[in-house]
Amino acid sequence: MTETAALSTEKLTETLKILHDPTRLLLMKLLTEKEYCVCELVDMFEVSQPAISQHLRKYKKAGLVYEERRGQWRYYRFNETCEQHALVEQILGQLDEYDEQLVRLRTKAEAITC
Amino acid sequence: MTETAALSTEKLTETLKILHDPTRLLLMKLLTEKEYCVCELVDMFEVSQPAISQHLRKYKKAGLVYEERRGQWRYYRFNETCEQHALVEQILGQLDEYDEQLVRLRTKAEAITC
DNA sequence: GCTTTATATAACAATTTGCTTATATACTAG
DNA sequence: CTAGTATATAAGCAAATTGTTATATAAAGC
Repeated sequence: MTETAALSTEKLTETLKILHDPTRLLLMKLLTEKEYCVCELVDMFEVSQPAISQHLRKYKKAGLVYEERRGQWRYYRFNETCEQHALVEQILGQLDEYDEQLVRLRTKAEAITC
Repeated sequence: MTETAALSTEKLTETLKILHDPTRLLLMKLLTEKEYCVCELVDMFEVSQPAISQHLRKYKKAGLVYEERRGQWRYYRFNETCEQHALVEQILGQLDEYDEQLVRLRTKAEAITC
């Protein structure tokens, strides 16, 4: 279990930039727990499908997620081997499990069949 | 030693927003180590005095720093009792001690007599 | 082949950010 | 009181961000 990674200022701020957006922070929280296909995420968040796709593209560009095509779906999940994984996990670990927005998302997640 | 703080999505993203800027990340790194007056910081960073003042104001608004007036100087230092202190320390702990920008700053810091 | 479904990309608008220069404020020293 | 130094605030601007709608791409089912 790595706890530090000695990130450069550049890498560190790049990662914070990705997570500073509420939608992207919560999206990443979910992706660290299990994989999701885009349409599931679109149903859960109150933004358009292109908005979700654009967020996922940012993660991918930063090496934070894996993308896997299966049939007509694309599944995304957290890349646990990325350089920033410890940072991301520490940040997400600070999020209140009872945070209203997070709880609402989890409730929606259960109801979705995509 | 607290390790988690159960921050809301709002509080968490607000803090990441503050630290995602390279200048502000490094500035905060220094402020967690010792107090600085504004003019020292201005001499160390390659931005104008108002830019530094504006960054410090953001920290203060978020409760991340203390400000103390002594004579004509204002000293700033990290507020170790703020709600986000563990988060901030974890993030800054991920920064490479040998990061080029950080090393350059520390070198400058030694040379400054304000 | 055509249609539907899932997803990505492009183009654009509104907002925010991070600096700049100019100016105001406040303390210090003579 | 005046001049100098330290700092904050205001105004303005260019670049970046985050969403939108419209459109393209690609797989699946008939």
